[in-house]
Amino acid sequence: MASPRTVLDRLLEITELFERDLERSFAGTELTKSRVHLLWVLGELGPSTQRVLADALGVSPRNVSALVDALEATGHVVRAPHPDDRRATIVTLSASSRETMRRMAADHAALSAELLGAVDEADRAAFERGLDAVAARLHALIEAEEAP
Amino acid sequence: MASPRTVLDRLLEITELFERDLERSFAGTELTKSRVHLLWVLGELGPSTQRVLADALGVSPRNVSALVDALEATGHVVRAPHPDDRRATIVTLSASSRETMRRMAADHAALSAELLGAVDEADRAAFERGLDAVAARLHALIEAEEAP
DNA sequence: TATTGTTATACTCTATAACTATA
DNA sequence: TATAGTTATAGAGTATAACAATA
Repeated sequence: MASPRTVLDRLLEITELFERDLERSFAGTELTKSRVHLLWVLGELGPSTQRVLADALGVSPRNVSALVDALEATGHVVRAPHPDDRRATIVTLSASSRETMRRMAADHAALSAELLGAVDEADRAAFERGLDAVAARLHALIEAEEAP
Repeated sequence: MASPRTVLDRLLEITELFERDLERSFAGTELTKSRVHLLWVLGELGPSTQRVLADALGVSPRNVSALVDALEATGHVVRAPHPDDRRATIVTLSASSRETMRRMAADHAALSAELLGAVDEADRAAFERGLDAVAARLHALIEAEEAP
């Protein structure tokens, strides 16, 4: 089974390295990958209902309740009643979390630039085209699989 | 925060798509991502002690006990005493799991080829060099971070 | 003394189902 | 009737710490 390293192997290795490093950076804090993901999405969408967050994250509403509970208890987000719909709750980033997300977005962009910088300049355009082509093909395969 | 899609975003998107699809393919079986990962590693290493599996998977020995418990209960692996070291246990793939892993490896290789095939032929070599360069840089960054 | 795997305990992520308050 | 969010319950992954058997 001494399989040669395929394209998929290398893609998976890169993201695994990245995610392990990311999780390590939260060690000792109240944050986890799922909680940071919610904060990140909230940073992109702006104040949102839990329903919207559930859809954006692709998890159950119940799960969002639990994540928001934890983030609210540690001061990362604030719950407020929806002005028009009394069933709904609006979740908002706290000031400190907004700052954390800004920093994280900057780090993310810097790392991305650093990684692209590691690619030989003559290869860069082809590399980016390749990534897009792979993503598009994967999307197509999965859609074809899901269709009846 | 309407950030442009970076290289990292695209890499993460590809593996997320892949992993979601993988998990979907186990839905309804007793298998999960972690369990399949163990089976996969076992297929590559051959019969191994739990200690070796824990190191290979990067998880605690306790966790391996739990995963092997589940896989043993469903007939995917077999535990046997180590011939020389009476503390240790050798875990082996069952015949049916060996077959499953063979099939999975073939599918993995086929998908990899399919994805690479989606890349314009003129870009392919540069794309692969780019992946290697990115992985190498990421490794280097993480090592530098871990060093005192 | 050190190592292998286990029992004990705990936390997190996740899901479904039933329920309450609203729409 | 349908929707937003909660309570209730459950399974899975993961970790540390303490322990038994063995090296």
